[in-house]
Amino acid sequence: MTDDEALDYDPNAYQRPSVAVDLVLLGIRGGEPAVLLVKRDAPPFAGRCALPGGFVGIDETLDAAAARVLRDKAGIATAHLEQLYTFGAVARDPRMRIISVAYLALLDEAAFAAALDDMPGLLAATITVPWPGETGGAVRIATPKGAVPLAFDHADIVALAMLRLRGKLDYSDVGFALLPERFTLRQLQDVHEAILGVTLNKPAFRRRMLDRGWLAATGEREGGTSFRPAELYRFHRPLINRPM
Amino acid sequence: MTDDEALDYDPNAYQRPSVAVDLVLLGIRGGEPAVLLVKRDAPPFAGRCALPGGFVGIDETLDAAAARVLRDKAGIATAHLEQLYTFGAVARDPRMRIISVAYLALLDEAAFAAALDDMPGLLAATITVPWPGETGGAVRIATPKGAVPLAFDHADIVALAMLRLRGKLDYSDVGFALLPERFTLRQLQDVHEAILGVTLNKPAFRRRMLDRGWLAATGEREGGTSFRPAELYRFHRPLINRPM
DNA sequence: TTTACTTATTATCGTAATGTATATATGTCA
DNA sequence: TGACATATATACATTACGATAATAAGTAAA
Repeated sequence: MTDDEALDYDPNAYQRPSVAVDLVLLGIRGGEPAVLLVKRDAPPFAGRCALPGGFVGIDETLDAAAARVLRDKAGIATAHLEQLYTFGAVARDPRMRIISVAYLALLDEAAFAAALDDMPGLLAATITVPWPGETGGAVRIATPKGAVPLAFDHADIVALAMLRLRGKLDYSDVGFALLPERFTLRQLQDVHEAILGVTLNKPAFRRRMLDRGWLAATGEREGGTSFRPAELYRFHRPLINRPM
Repeated sequence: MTDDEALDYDPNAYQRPSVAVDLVLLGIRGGEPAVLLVKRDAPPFAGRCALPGGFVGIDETLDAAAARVLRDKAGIATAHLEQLYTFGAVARDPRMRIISVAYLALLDEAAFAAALDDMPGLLAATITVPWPGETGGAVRIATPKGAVPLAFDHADIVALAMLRLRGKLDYSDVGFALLPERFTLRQLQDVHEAILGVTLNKPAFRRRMLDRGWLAATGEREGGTSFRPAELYRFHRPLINRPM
């Protein structure tokens, strides 16, 4: 890590910051990106919403801390979880120095709804991205009642999550983390359109996804439609990643 | 950030980890990616090489800490500096819990050589990437004398830096951070080939780069060649990013 | 002065990827 | 049985890209 001077390792030589993890629990609700928040009832920012988070234990990995918060605060046993960025502004928490490692958790629609139902403290807000492509910038976080101002720098964290997601969506497999195990091509396209904020060309999207080799047809079809049902696909990582 | 319970903010309620920054000082030397290292002379890992790093001050931003390490340990006033990832394995330092925020610093060939000359503690090692594309995995770090085993988990950090760099190279402007202010298209292609570990098609590369709109011809030409000199270009971010 | 040589730069062509429009298939429901 | 809505497949235009060849512009040697 760092210095060679023994002084640097004297536990009392430096004041140490606290380290926390904060989770962006992201899903698609009604065709729009949405995030799960907790309402704060103690200062600072009492009454405001915040991302679920918690301190990192002294004997706990960052990933383990994120998984624990996912379990304890959202009641979710497993989800796609990836480290996003570490926020270290000095006064991001007015009380004390807290460095926060932000994580992105992706939930499919059922998991999102289940968390919302099972955990009384959680509430859902819609994310609207006002910038095109991967420009970056602030996003609007709102419920049907209106805009939701977030505590701390959590709005920046959500904005960064959207930027990262847009960047990774079409070269990685993160899109599938937002879908149930079996899904139609239309559902997959809906997820991409919701994240990217654009409408995509259907045949071209279909071709690209099928050519990628990540989709396995199940032979089953969706039900409950009053029109021709679509084929259900399953995500499977190809064994040979890169044919060279 | 985190909990709503006031207990969470009692400074003595939790044992706090130390937080450090570690820098991957990366440049291209002789057509190969290279990294600047410091030799440790105290345990643990005495005699091994490590990334330059330092603890984050209680009143210091993460970015500021990275810039300070860049200045104090590498003698570099300014460079492209971006946060890479935060490493939080519990026993990554055998003495105490240290969470490290890794930064990637990109140096052009002159800055790399100057740092190596001016700071006696620094040494340069070549990075060899054995995996194709963005597969990921370990990299080989070596000097002409042989492989250089790194202290702590620093080899993982360097490997991640290469993975990140490969991913960002051709859709972002990071490649220009590895070049002097004025450069030829051949130099730009050399940088891309060194990072990606492949040989690229020259006319196609030229077309793509020019069409991107990031290159401004200076009208000047390189000197010192015994053949036709190439035009010198300058990087300039276009004012209109995305023609919609 | 001319020619050889080396690389820069431009042009040409074929192929693959993608956008767009249209046609056909398949289910429900009146 | 036919209207309807969407899935799926096909055809064609446009664009991006790889490969190769042709031309340009310097130095150095004959």
